[in-house]
Formats: sequence, C-alpha cells, structure tokens
Amino acid sequence: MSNPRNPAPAGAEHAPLELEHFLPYRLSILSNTVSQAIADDYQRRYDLSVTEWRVMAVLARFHGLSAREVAERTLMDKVAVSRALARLVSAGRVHRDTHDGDKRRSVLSLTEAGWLIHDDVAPMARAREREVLEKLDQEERQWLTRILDKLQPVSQK
Amino acid sequence: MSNPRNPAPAGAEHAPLELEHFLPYRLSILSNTVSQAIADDYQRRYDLSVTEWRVMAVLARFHGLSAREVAERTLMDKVAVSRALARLVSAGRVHRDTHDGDKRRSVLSLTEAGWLIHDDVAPMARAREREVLEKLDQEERQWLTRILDKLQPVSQK
DNA sequence: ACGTTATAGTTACATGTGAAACTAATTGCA
DNA sequence: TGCAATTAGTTTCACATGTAACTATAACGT
Repeated sequence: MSNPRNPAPAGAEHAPLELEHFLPYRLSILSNTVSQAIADDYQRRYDLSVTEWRVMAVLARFHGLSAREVAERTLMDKVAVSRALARLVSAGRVHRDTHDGDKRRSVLSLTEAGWLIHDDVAPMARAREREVLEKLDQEERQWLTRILDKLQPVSQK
Repeated sequence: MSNPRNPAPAGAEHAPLELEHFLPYRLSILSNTVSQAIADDYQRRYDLSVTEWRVMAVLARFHGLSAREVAERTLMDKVAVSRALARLVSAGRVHRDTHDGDKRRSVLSLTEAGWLIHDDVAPMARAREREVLEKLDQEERQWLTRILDKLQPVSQK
C-alpha cells in the first residue's frame, strides 16, 4: 500500500504531524536532555533526586519555609514535596521543626550536611547550565530569556 | 536564626541557586505545562498517552516502520515503544505484521480506527501549539526556532 | 555448516508520580 | 463555646517509566 520508511504520499489527506517541528515535542526532548545531564552529576554522587535537589535549593534561599511554601516555590505538588522531605530529613540533610503557633506546619531548614551538599551541587548545576548556554551567542541568550518570560505561566509570587 | 519566607542574608556565603532563573528548571516547567495542556485534550477522550500519541504520529507519516525505527524517530526507548505498541495494537489502532525477510522485525501501520483518531487529534495538537505560539510575536517565534535548533541534541536522521 | 555475536522485541523488577482518601490541627461562625 | 469547613501534611493505590535480564531470530567469521 505504501513503501516503508518513506513519508506518506504527498497528496495524503491525513496531514500528519511532524514531530521534529512540533514545539511541545521539542521542548520535552530538550528539557529532558538538559535536566538529565545535570542530574547525572549529583544523582549518583549523593543519591539525590531532582525533586530533592529542588527542595534543597529553595531551602537554601528561603529559611524556615513550611512544606506548602516549598511546594509553591518549586511548583511541585505537596505529595512530591512531602516525599522528598521525608527522604531529606531521614538522610540528615534537612531539619524539620514544628511551627510555634501552628502545630500542623513544619519549619524547614538545611542541616550542616545539607549545606555541604548544596555548596557542592549548586556550582556544578550552574556550570552545566553555562555549558548549555554556551551554544548560544549573547543575542540569542537574551532572546531566550525574553521568550521564556513570555511563555512561562504565572511563576511564583 | 533567620526569618521565614525571606531570602537568606545578603552576605551569605552559600550562593543559593535561583530556580526561577535557572534554565533547566524553566524548561522543565514550560515543557510540562505545554505538553499537559495538549495531552489533556486527547488523553481523556481517547485514553491515549503521550507516548502512544507520538507513536501514532510517526506511523501516520512513515508507513511500515519497525518498532525500532519508531523508537529512533520518537527518541523514546524501545521498551516504551514496545509498551505503547502493545496497547495500540490491542486497542485496534495499530496493525502489526511480521517482516517478510526478518521474523524479528515488525511492520507497523495505523488501522482505519487509528487513522480516525489521528485525524482528530493532529489538528487539535496543532491548534494548541498555535495558542502557545500566539504569545510570541513573529520575530520572537523565529528566534525561538533558531535557538531550539542550536540547543537541540542531534535530532533523528 | 556452525558457533559466536548482534539485533528486535518483550518481560520483570524496582522506583517514581499523581489523584484521592485520610489524619491532625486550626479557623470561622452560629 | 462547639461544630462545620479549611488547611498542612501523609498514606495509599493505580499506573507510568527506566534498567536489566531474557527470548527469538539473523548476521558474521571461520
């Protein structure tokens, strides 16, 4: 009916999608490639998942957050945060207190061990990001930022 | 020790990562948002996963591919393709033959039912992509394409 | 021809992830 | 007060996904 490994006949009434030019597909491939490259660095070395690293990153910036606030800042859902925190706390990387006036809330912070990991991983992550961005010239980098800003959903307040 | 929900003191020696400006993080969020928006359309309606849809999309374009060739074209691994095909075949959306000269290889094509779904989903996906791209002006769209081309890994030959 | 090696595809296992149900604490309001 | 409705966080379940092991067939080198 039609020949293997060749595109469908031009007159075809089906208008198939060309994945390699389809934005969502391209974004997905790119995102996975980039994230994986970075995660490989610390994943094995510290047995640290991407979600855990994100939690650590926000706790490095904002002290005393609750789990819900971490979820807001990372745009992860609360279940993911809860699980990441469980592992981080039991690994001694995050300290969990209970909020004074509200016993439901946790008050989170990096432990000494958490900081050590953070201070090793953060520069590594930045270096990897730099490697990716080096493929672009200055002008392209500026456009990329601008484009991401316009496409990005709300971003956390 | 430090006040909740405020950034760490400026003199802090830890140089925390600002996730919201970190390229891999932004890509991941954007990719998930965009893919999800599109997938929602057909996911429920046809009980069709993203991987399944990608397989269908390449089979719409290239007739008689083997599973391995589908994997190459979608950049998915062969296990994912195998599983997607199992579902698609059992749902009567893809027809699987055995290659004449090589009994290991499959020869895949969309069935009539598969084509019907494809012809409904493909325009829908394109429309959603258009909605996303409408947030950008013409110049930005051109830069985006150029940037993706430069950042993109190898792309399938 | 024949044993080794490579390839196509599937299965099994371990792990990750999201939705919904659940517990505990707090808030709102009659 | 006291009871219903919210909120913080965890647990459970179903399902997706990746790695490695496995089966069947084919290709290669002698």
